[in-house]
Amino acid sequence: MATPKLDAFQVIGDPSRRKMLMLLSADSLTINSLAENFQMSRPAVSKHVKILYSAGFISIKDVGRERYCTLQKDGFEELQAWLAYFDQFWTSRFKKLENLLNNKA
Amino acid sequence: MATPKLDAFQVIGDPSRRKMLMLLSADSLTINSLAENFQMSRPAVSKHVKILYSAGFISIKDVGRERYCTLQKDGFEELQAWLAYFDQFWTSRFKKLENLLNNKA
DNA sequence: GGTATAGGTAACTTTTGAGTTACGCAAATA
DNA sequence: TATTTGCGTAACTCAAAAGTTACCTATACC
Repeated sequence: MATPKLDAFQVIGDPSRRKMLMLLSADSLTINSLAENFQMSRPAVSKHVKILYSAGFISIKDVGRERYCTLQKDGFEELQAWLAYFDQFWTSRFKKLENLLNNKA
Repeated sequence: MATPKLDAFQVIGDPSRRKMLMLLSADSLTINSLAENFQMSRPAVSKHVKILYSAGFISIKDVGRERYCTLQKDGFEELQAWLAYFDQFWTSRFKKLENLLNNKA
């Protein structure tokens, strides 16, 4: 993997990375303890971690020779903002319908 | 394009598809009127539409020889549910911190 | 100091999604 | 009825992401 720079949407597009975030939602984990949950090689996990990190989904804290990954808000917020925009769409659509019904009555 | 079966996350991973959803948030559009907003060929747009449809992001209504695409909730809800899960993570984390501070005081 | 452990990087292969062109079909139009 | 318009599908190319193995560095341990 060339560890490309991906946006938040592309980052969570990968099922493995989503699984990693799920695992990290339970506890902070080192690279190896993360890798135990996957069939792929450790270098592959390492690169996914790098991608998650550079997109702001996790932070990494070096403790001796280990690296602890912890969930971080930033990456999620970008997604939330995007969804919020469409939320607006549905609510305004609902209001339009509501107005329509009220005017009819 | 072989129009692969993609999950909701992979679907919005593509910038073009996100742009399509944005355009459709303003108005329902036919395939061609959608395609006008992109540089790619119409068949390419057609396939993106198919992907958006099969993942529940849009509905399609045939009107004569035209096909009108309209935003649909289903696809978005899957994403929202996912984000809601992590939202829980942050709030519970905040509560833990809150409890910690209260116990100290 | 030697060895095991945790992890990163480089180079390469494989997979697959995104795009294209060519073609076909049905509905509208002349 | 012939033609144009709107769109789908098939077959293909291309680019890039995902995975691999091999190798290197640094910390911990004996």
